[in-house]
Amino acid sequence: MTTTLQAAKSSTATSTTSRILVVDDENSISDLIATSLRFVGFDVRTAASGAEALRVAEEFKPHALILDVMLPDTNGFDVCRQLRIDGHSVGVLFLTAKDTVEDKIQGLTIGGDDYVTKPFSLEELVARLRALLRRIGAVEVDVDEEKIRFADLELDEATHEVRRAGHMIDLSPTEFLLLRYLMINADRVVSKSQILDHVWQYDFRGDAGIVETYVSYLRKKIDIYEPALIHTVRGVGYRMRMPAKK
Amino acid sequence: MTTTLQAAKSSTATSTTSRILVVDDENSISDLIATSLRFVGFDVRTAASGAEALRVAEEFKPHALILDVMLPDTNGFDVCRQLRIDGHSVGVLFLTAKDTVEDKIQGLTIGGDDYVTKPFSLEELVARLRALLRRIGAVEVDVDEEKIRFADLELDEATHEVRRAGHMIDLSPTEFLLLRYLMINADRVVSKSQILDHVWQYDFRGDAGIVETYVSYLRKKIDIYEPALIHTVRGVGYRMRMPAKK
DNA sequence: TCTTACTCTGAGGGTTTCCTGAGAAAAAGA
DNA sequence: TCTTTTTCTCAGGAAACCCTCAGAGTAAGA
Repeated sequence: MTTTLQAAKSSTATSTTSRILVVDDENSISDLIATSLRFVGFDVRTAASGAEALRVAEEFKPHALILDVMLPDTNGFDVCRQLRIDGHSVGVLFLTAKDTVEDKIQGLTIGGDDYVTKPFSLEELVARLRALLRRIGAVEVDVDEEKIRFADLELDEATHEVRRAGHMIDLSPTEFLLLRYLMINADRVVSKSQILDHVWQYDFRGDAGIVETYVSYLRKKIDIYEPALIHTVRGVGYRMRMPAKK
Repeated sequence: MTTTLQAAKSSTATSTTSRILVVDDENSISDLIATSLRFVGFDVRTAASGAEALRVAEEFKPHALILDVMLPDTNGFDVCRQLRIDGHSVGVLFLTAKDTVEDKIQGLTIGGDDYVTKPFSLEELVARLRALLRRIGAVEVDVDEEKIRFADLELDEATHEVRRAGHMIDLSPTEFLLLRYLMINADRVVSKSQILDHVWQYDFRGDAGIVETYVSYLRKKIDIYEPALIHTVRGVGYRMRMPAKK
């Protein structure tokens, strides 16, 4: 059984599926997030304003919110405060613009909350959301002990550490996300555009060649050990796998 | 353009037939696709504009869309967003021009979605559509675990691996599509023009001799094992089959 | 501020794949 | 058997694809 995107879907469906409410006034953003989260197995609703968010939360009872700090009617913090006054115990993942002052956010995030700056990459968003749900002890999460393994590779989401055959490997943030994506989809071919869509920020306008470059970086850090795990499937994409038996 | 009768076999025996809505303003394209999909057992409707697509989707309730990104009234993305807002859970296979890629194509592979560039080959389109339906968990699909088998030949769509009698065989993309087509139509004779129409891009203007060449390549990779599986039916075409028992 | 790390672009170069054309081989028919 | 038609195979050039590297730009940390 391979760990794949759809595997995630079916396995989470067994226990209680986590309910996520996405609040953002830009439709393209909330749509992007909602589609992604649904695909990895969450139960998702969206709202475009603070008022609507409160209304939907009332009956949807989400386990977590993904909440834009800048909303047309109020700001995300007030929505969050209001929700908690109303007695909901939800985790919140704030979305903020890059230039928002950091202290302001940190002061306002409490408990297990977290924040992600726009523009983000979907991989990162989902990883953060999962971590958040784990912290607040929401129902989700299979046996996930925050580690992804493939062959003698081990990637720890909590500590951001990567090891191969016991050796610590130092990766840049992008390299880390890329490796993570490849490992999650181990044994399956992923195209360069899939990688681009999931690992890079959603507003990245460059060409898919960047993926080649980063795969090259990764190989130099990971596949200096035998056997090579990252394989090129010409004309299709990349695939992480154990070497072919012949 | 020669259209085939034979491929219908491969998926018809399924319980619920998947409904596919094809949206493209060029009639020649949507007809081509629709005809092809019908033959392989899908229930197909077409629409020539975004507005019409929404209208048809309303009552047809498709499992998936094949959607040109360039439409006369809107673009494919808005159609897609609108549909999802309306609560349809559909997979989308976008069609894009070759030169659109790298530019406007960001975000197309989130969720289960995928895209194919024009001009495409029908084999490829159908393969991608199937993969998409599988990912989004639509009704179709026999127990297919993404593998096609014939005799001791095994072709895995997800990993792009081909084995004969357990030996890994390395194929180029075109070889892969050709083998796939032959296997899907195992035991049936397919003509060179059928092969050309399905495996090569629809705008290919070369001569059918290329098929002979590629059959030759395939034989050298696959039929070096006994018994030979690819047989020539002189004056008609090719046929994949176990050797005649005498 | 200065330094370091990271990200991205673009070009060079190697490799694979695609396709054409032509001659050899095989089958069909006279 | 001889001729014609069809098919097979191979060689080679063009194009596409992929890898790698150097360097510029940018962000992060000291």
